[in-house]
Amino acid sequence: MSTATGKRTSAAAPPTRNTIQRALVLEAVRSLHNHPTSADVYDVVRAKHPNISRATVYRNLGVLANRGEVLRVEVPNGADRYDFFNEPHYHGKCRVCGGVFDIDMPYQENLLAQVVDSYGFTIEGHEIIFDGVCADCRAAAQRG
Amino acid sequence: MSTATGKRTSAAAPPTRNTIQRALVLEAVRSLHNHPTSADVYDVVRAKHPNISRATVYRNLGVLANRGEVLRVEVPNGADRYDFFNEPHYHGKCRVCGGVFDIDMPYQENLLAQVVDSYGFTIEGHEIIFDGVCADCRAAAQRG
DNA sequence: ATAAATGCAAACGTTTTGCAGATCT
DNA sequence: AGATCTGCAAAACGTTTGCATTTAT
Repeated sequence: MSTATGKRTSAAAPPTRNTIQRALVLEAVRSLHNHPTSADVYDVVRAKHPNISRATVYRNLGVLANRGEVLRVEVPNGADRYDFFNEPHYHGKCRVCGGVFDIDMPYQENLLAQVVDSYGFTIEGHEIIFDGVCADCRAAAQRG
Repeated sequence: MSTATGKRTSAAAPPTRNTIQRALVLEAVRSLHNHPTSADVYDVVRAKHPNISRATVYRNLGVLANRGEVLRVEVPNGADRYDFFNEPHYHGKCRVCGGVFDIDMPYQENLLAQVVDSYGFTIEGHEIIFDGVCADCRAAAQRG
């Protein structure tokens, strides 16, 4: 929010620049439709821009996530995943291969209403991660 | 499952021993009611048994979690937390201090029924992590 | 006696950070 | 010009693992 004078009131976000690296990171996330990790993104970007560093990829994934241009999926016991943002949705994590998969389920707006006591914790959002086995790993297990 | 000869058929879990270290780790988790990390447990155990190593704490937290004697709470972007197991329940993670807190809400048995499509992913369980601010950090922010 | 468990140290995977230099605006 | 951004290397963080030794059974 800005004041009448145009000055920022607090926590002013610095202006951002358009660098090739940033563009390539965004392009990579958009091209990868399998919840890529930062390492996946790094690999794709490096194909076009071999000198990019991991730090730059991490930093850009961070600013893109803050801007809302990509969605960061924080996975318990695993690398963060990224997704080109559509709508809030849920994910499953395969206990065999560690892969992350979309779970199509309506956004649970009524969850908060079911909270009995949060002990002073102010709830601002939620994440649901399903535990299970992905199609490929299930098939592999079937084969023995 | 065992055969008539007493041999294990598959994936035999090895017999476990009762070591002081294991007992101390369990005792520590039971004494700490604030979702301790492995580091917290390590600190408590080391007070009584200074020579214990971090590796032993990790290994014992692992076997105790597998046995169901403690509950492991896997937190996105943070160290695992442990809890003396009561019932499946949910947690909030403070976006300010990173602390983990219980959220009292009935177990959502009907979640699965709301899944529209899991794209071949076999769901075996779920975890809900609320995002928000804990009471202490909220109070601190209020004070400015 | 034997297999499990320990302690140590080193390695691991992921992410962050300090800093000098390059680059966008 | 000036701040942002980059690349590099190092460090931070949480956790796992190899190995020789100890210990419970």
